[in-house]
Amino acid sequence: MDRTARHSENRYGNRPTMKDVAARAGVGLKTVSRVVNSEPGVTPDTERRVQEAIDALGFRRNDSARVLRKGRTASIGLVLEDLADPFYGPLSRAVEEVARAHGALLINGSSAEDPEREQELVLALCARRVDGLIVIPAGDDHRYLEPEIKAGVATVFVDRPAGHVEADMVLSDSFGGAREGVAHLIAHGHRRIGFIGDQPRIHTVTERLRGYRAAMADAGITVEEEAWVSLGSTDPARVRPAVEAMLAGPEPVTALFAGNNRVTVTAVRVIAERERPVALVGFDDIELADLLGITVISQDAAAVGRTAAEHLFRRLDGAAHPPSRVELPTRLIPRGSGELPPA
Amino acid sequence: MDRTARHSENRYGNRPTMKDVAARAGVGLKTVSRVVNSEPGVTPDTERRVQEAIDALGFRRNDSARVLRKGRTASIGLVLEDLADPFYGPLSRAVEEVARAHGALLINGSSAEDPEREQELVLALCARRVDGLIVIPAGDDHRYLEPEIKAGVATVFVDRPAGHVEADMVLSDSFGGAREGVAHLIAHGHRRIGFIGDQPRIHTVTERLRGYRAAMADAGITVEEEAWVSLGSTDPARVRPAVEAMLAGPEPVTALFAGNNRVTVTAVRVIAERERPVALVGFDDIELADLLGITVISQDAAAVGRTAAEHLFRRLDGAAHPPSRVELPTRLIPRGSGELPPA
DNA sequence: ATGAAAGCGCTAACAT
DNA sequence: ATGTTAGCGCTTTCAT
Repeated sequence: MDRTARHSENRYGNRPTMKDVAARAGVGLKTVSRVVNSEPGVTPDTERRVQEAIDALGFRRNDSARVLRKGRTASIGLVLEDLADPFYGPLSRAVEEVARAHGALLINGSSAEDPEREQELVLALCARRVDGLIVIPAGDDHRYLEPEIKAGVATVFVDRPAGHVEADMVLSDSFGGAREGVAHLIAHGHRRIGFIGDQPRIHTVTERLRGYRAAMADAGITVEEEAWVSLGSTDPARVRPAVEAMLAGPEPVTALFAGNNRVTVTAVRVIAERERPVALVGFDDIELADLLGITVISQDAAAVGRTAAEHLFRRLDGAAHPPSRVELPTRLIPRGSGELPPA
Repeated sequence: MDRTARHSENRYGNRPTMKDVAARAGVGLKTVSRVVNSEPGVTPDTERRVQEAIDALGFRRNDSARVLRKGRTASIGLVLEDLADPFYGPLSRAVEEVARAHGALLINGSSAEDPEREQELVLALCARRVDGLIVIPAGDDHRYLEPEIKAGVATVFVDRPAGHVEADMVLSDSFGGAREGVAHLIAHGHRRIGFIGDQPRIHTVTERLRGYRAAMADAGITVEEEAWVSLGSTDPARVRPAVEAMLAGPEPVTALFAGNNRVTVTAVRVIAERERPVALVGFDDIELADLLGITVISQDAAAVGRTAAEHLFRRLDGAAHPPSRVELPTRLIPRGSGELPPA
C-alpha cells in the first residue's frame, strides 16, 4: 500500500497534508511551509500556485505536528473552581483576552473545588504542553507541580496561595476586605455579627474569617464561636438553615457577614422572607446587588484574571525574577444593607 | 552533538522523553509506552522499574506527539459570545462536564459577537485538530467550515442556526418564548408594549422580535415601529436612552419586553429610577431576579450546553444520521413585574 | 513479554 | 528562490 493510498484513509478523516499540497502545486514541501507560514523567499507566482492548491484541497496546517517540532503550543491552561460561578466567568474572559493578545488559546477546566480533580486537570494540561498555567487552587499541596515547573511550565496561582511550591501568586486582600466589612457593621452599631463562609480548608475562607475576628477584636467584642460562626458548603441547603439559626433564638445576631457571593445570595433570600430587617455585608459583588441595596466588599474578578495572565506572559517572555506575590485591594460599596442599624 | 546532549537543552525546558525513561530503566522504548498507557504485556517487575524511572525523571507523556500518531486529540472546542456573560458560564460548564465524562478537554473561545473573530477562533481550533466543535455563531455564513466538517470535525451549532452549512443544531424556542412573554403582558391589559433587543443580525434577536410581532398581531395591535421597537448593542449606553425614550413623551409604552439578560438588567435599572411602575418581561433568567420580582422567559443554559455536547459526542462515537435540529422549550416565570397593570 | 523500525505532519538546518 | 534531509516524541507494526 503506497503512501497516497494510505493517506486517503487516515484517521484525520482524510485531511490533506503539506506533502499533498506540494505535490498538487508541483513544488517542494518546504515551499508550502513557507507559504503557509508567510515566510519570505517565495515568488508571487509560486505563492499563488501553492495557495490555489491549499484552497482546492482544503488544507489546514496540523498544529500538533508543528507543536511537536517547535515546542510551544501557544496555549495556556486555566484551572478554576467552577466556570458557572459568576465570579469566574469574567476572570476567565479577562485571561482569554490577554492570551489572545499574545496569540495564545485558553484551555479552561473546572476543579469543582476537588483537589484530586484539580491535579488531574493540571497534569492533563501539562501533558498537552500548555506553555503556562493559571491555577485557582482547590487543594493545598502542589508539590505534584514541581517537576512541571522545573521543566519550564510557567505557573501563576490565583486567589489562593500555592502549597509547598514556589510560584507567582495573585491574591485579593481577603483579610483586609473582611475586616473592613465587619468594621463597617460595627460602626453602624452592631455587636452581634454572624459570619457565614465556605469550607474552612479554602484559604480565602480562613482569611476572611480572620478578618472578621480581627474587626471584632478591635472593637473589644468576644465572638460567640458556636452561635456566630458557620463554615461549610455554599449549597443553599446548608447555608439557609445556618442563617436561620443565627437569626433565631432569644439573642439573634443583628448583622451578617457573608463570606462569598454564593452565601450572600442565599442570605439575601432568607432575610427577604423575614419581617425584621437584618444588616448584611457580602464578600464579592453580585449583579443587580445595587438594585437590592446589598452592601458588598467588591473584588474585581477581571482585574485579577488580567493581572495573573500578564504575570504569566511576562514569565513566558523570559522574566526571571523571584516569585512575586501581588495582593489586589478590595473595595467596600455601601448600598444600604450594611448601613442598617441593629433591630 | 549527540542526542542526549541536544535533549538537555531542548525547548521543552529539558523534559525527559520515553527514550530517556527507557534508557534509565534499561528497557525498550515500547515497554515504557506500554507502562505509560497501562497496556498489557509487561511483567510486574519491569513495570516497577519503569515506573521508578518515570518518577525519578519526572516524565510526563507529550500528548502532542501522541496526537500526531493517533489522530485524536481528546479535546473539543467551544466558541461562544462572551464567557463573562452569565448565560454562557453555566452553558460552558455543562459542556465541560459532558466532555469530561468522555475523557476530553474543553478549549473555550469568546467571539465577542464578531464574525471574523469567530472564524479565526474556529479555524485555530481546527488547526489544533479538536475532535469536535460547538459553535454559538456570531456570523451568519459558515461555509468556511465546510472543508473541516468534510474532513471529519464533528460540529454542533448552538443558540443560532448555522449559515449555509449542514450540521446539528440545538436552539431555544426564541420565537415561542417571546410570543408567550408578550402575550402575557397583553393579557394583563397592556397594548403599548416596547421591544428592546440586541443587534438585528443575530438570529435569536429577529426570532424574538418575530415572537413579539406575532403576539401583538394576535391581539390585533398595530406596532408603532419607530417608537416601540429598538434594536442595537446591549451596551447600557445604548439601551438606557432607548428605554427612556419609550417611557417618555405623551404616549409612552406601559410595558417593556427585554430581548435578553443584558437588556433586562439595564431596563430594570431605568425603571427603578422612575416613580411610575412599568411592566417588564425579560428573556433569559437572571440571578436574584426572583427577589426583584422580575418576570422572565427562562431558558436553561446548562441544558442547552449539555444537549449540544451530548449530540457532539454521539457524532464522535459514530452516529451518522442526517443533521438534527433540536429546539428546547422556554418557560415563563411570573414574578410580579410582568403582571403589573398599565399605569 | 519485549523491542526495533517506520512513520504521524511538520519545521530547522542545510544544500542547491 | 527552492528543495532535501533529519528529526520532534510518540504509537503502530511486526519481529523476536
